[in-house]
Amino acid sequence: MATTSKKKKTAPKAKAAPKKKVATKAKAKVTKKAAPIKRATKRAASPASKKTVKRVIEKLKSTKPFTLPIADFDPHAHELKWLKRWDEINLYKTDLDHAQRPFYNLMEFPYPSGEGLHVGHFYTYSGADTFGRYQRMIGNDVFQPMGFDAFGIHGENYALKIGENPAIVMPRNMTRFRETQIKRMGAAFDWTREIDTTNPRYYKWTQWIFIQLFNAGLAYRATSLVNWCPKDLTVLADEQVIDGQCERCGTEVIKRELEQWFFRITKYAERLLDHSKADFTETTKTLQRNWIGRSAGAQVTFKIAPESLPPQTGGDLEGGLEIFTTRPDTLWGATFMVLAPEHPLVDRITTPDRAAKVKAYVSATAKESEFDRADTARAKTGVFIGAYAINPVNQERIPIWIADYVLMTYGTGAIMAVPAHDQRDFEFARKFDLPIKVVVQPIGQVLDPATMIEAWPHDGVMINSGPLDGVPADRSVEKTIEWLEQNGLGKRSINYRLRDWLISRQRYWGPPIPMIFCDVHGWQPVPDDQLPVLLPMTKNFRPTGTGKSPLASMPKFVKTTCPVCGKPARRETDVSDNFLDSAWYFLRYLSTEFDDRAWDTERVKNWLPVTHYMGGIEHSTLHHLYARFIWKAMVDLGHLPPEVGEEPFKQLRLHGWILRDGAKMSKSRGNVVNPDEYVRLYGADVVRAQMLFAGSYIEGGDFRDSAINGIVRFYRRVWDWIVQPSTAVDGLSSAVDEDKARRAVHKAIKKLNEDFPALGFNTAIAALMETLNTLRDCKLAPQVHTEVARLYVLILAPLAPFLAEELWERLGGSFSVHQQSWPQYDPKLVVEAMITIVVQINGRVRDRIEVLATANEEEIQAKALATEGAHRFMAGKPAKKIVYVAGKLVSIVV
RNA sequence: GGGGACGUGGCGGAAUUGGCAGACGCGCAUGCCUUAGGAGCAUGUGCCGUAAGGUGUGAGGGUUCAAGUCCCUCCGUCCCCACCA
Repeated sequence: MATTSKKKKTAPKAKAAPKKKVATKAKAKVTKKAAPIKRATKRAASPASKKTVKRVIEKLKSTKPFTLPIADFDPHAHELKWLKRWDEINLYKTDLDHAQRPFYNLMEFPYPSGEGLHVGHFYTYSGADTFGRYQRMIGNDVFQPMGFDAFGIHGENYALKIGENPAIVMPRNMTRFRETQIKRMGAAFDWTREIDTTNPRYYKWTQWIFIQLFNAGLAYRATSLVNWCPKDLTVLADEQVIDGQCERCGTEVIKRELEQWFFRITKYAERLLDHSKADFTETTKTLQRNWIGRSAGAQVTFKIAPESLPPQTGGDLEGGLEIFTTRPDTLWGATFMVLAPEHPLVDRITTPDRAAKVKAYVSATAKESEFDRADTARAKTGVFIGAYAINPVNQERIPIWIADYVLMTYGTGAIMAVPAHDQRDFEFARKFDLPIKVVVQPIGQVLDPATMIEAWPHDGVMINSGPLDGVPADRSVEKTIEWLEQNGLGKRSINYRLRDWLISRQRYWGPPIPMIFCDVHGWQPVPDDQLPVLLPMTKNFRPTGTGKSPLASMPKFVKTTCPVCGKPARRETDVSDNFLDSAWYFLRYLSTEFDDRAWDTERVKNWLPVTHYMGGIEHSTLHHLYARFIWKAMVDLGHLPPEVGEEPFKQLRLHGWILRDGAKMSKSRGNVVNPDEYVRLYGADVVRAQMLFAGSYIEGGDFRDSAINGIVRFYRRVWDWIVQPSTAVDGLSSAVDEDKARRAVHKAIKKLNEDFPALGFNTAIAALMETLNTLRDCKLAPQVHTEVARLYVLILAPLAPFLAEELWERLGGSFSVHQQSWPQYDPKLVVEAMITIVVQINGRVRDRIEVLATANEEEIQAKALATEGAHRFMAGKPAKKIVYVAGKLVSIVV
């Protein structure tokens, strides 16, 4: 799927590491005596390492491939050889209908852009594939599919740039992605079920989903103020506007009033907020929760004072003015009202004497960008419209204003202003000299409206509030709502920040929205037997900017007949949002061979929800929210069997951003990492491991090539130890070394059993390195060496699929290592015979003792007290208290 | 303003229920090997100290035999949302 390239303006960091301490320490050093020269040299390590980084970069620029001195070790040749063999026999094909232990290992599919596979995807697949390979080895039937999210503006823009039709460009990109990049990584994808969202066999069902939503009232057409990108010449969903800019191109987004298609995702707000059945990380849940933005409060209607209404209304306005508030307890403090300038009532209730000023203000606001308007630092502006409202709780007559700080798109587009208890209202009241009335009294403080310099938005006791005077803070909101409901003045209400999903796009490269407009019968869905509505090939696919898609200028496409009456009608010419394609793709992988159904129910029952889904955190409020919505709707409408449950993904893990030098990669920064380059230099195994070793996988972080040599060395040593064992001297190994080697590798099995399922790849690699370091110290007889080496290669296989395959063959294993079972560790070999117990005196480590693992407490205490360290630091004093922590330490207090 | 994540050597980062801080790797230093080094091998490497020892996980306080981990008060960084009523 598309990577949101314009998400951030500033360089994000998964983990901040302010090196404040460095400064503090440096300062402290000044006061001490000068350090000896030797140490000073040591500390000067940093500049030298920079030199090395430069050197590595130089090296990368050279076209000479990296060569290794060890005979026979040629990662490139090995990797290409095994790729071919795996491909020939479809090694990673999964039999979906005969799986005993189905394990759906999903990862976000890429957008085949012109730039090539993004390093973020390489990162995702490196971890998810290692995870999946482990799952396969422990006996799961892993289904690991891959495909392409090839519709959408990004690809279309690229096609426009190079002047070719996206229908020609995208297949070419897909081939390149598949053949030269994704396969080259050595991931265990089942390519027999590849999907391409631009294939009519696929988007037929994207259109079908649209129709199901339309029939259920979940897709509707409405005129509203929408986000418009003046460069991409299309509308955008709220989720695709980042800091007031287009997610795709970074252009300042403007508001335009247009008739568009929407999905009623807000109807699902409450259910999307419920993560109780979703095993997501806290970060992901929080991002979604913030995005949905639930506020609880009350809806209250203010009547318009009849005598203030302009003549054209006839002195009466049915319905009045609805407002939403999270602080109904401050209702008695409302001293004026503010409408958004775009509020539909503005025209109707503005008095003639104010009309000119109001009109001027409204048109000035329309020219502002959303971003400028959201700037809280700006001084408040606004205009009185001449009308008055009646506060329903105390019948006070209060003036109605319009101001751009009130947004039409949230709540009802109108607010009651309580300047004493809301900072924005306070600023507005001060500027226009409107009254301020205190209705919440803070404990131990008296607020004087005349001298207040800011609002009091915090807790207090209700005052000046008629029947509710004296109600304390913890109950005031609840009490007021009850009182409002009893008196018929208002009702409890929940508001969401989330808005309906704007689904139509005035572009060419997408699935045409399958709707037909008839003058008599209105909007009708295209009948099922006429799906898919094919996207026509055309030379004129350039966006028009008129608010209509290029398809609108193709009469052959537009002209059709009404499915109800058969009379001439016209087709919808907009295409659907790219995020609809990807909102259901994981369902299609399971049923690629069927053309008569979007997905097969039996397959769905066996394989869904997705067992494990890996992707990037940047999609948490886009793709992952949309996918959950579509899933829930499909379950509700009976298109998915109820037993699949509320959530499409059993376990979702989104990793953090992949940075370069602490900054997000971008073309403008010139710090984009091209994974191909690294694969060419070091081989795929090395690049995979380098990414996984750099730090916590789930947190993401910097892509640093400066440490890549560590992995190169590690694999070279693995090779050397297995292929050219120099340790088996006279064909005999000592019992001590045999035991040591076996214990090391069995402990590694155990450690990896913990790390791989938890995505702890960095510590898994560290364990493999540590194990190898131990093994290299052991002198082993050939048969013992082979026994241990085979175990080692098996547990290396998920991480380094190529290297493991090559070594497995050389150890006489049968093809393929990736069809072998994960080895079981021997419980007897993972516990040490002798253990080290730490001896602490007054909380400090003073000695250590070696004891048999079976030794009892008294024995150990006695031994601990007899140590030299104990004697020395107890200085003859008796032990006041002795704490023994089994197998770990003896703590003696004197 | 609201919400969240986090702060450990020169660097990336380890550290079940509180139990030997700094695993593993990079870098660096010294030595060996080599025609050569962008190769390999060995040893060392938190800080102060010749050493004994002291000290040390953003700062300060607390609980505990024992705190990177738990509690309190600050400081800082990053992310998301945000004139959201």
